[in-house]
Amino acid sequence: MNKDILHENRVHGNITFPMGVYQVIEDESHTLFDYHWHEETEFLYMQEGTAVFWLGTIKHELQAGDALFIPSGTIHAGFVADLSTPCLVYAIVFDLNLLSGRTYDVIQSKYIDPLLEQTLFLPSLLKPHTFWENSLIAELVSIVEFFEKKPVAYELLIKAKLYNLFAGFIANLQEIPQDQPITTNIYKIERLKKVLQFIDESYPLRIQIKDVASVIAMSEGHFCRFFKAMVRKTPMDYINTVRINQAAKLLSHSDKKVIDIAMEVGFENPSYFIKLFKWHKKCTPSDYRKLEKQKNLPAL
DNA sequence: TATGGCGGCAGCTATCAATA
DNA sequence: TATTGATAGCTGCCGCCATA
Repeated sequence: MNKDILHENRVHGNITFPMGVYQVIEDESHTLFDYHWHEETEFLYMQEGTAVFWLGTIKHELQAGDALFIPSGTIHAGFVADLSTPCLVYAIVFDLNLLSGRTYDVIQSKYIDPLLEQTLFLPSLLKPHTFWENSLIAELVSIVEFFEKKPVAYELLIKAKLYNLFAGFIANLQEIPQDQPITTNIYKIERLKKVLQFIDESYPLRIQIKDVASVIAMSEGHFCRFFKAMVRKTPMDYINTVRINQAAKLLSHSDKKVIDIAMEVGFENPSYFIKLFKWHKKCTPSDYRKLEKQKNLPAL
């Protein structure tokens, strides 16, 4: 499976400290990130703007100052909601086993395992309306700062903040109105996962809608409706976005010819590739490569 | 009876290959 | 590089079926 598209096996941090903090940047179609999932647990912190995030089929609208908890394995996507204001989102992605100890203790059995096995459900949306929610959001902000500034022993500080976060979450569970269970539409989500995985593995090849629809035994017409309802993009639009993003990476990190890159990511027609690339990235592939090379030049 | 999931069909749009 | 025609894809609508 391709690591970059679905993030399935993407390494966040490293094996000794498996966590990463990322600033999420919207693309030209105002998408923060397309539908994907990963084994790691994730928190999103909305610093500026307004965005809509989908966890499975459940929609959450986040304003500046809000946060979102995304359990391991949850399929999710994010889109800018208010195009008039810039959107700044931080994603804190970590392996829950970061909080495990060397020995199997009460922390593991009572908290970490239930979170990993998803028998302990935490609410997804945090809004700074109550003291405890404010405290949890403040912990997230601290984690972002520690990760960016990397003070002495920042790993310890971040780990301590994560423990604080989950302790605060669990301590206030009684007061939390429970979200609709993520498993409500688990059947649809599992089918969508199969489709996304198929696309992820097949995008360099010629893909026809009937092939993708057959993965989940659906008619072509109904599959298009199903896909659009779940992902808010048509299947071909999604496949082309994946291809263009891969092409952009190849343009930045290789010296291959534009036509070769187009073929490599699944476009059979170079002129159509250039047309789509221009629509997505607002510049031609060769201009994109020049711009990326300029960005990567060491500052004088 | 209402609802949701699904397939089939028709008409429109997007995509792509061939050609000049 | 632009144009054109063929093919594939998308979507609205309708009807069928299973289930509550």
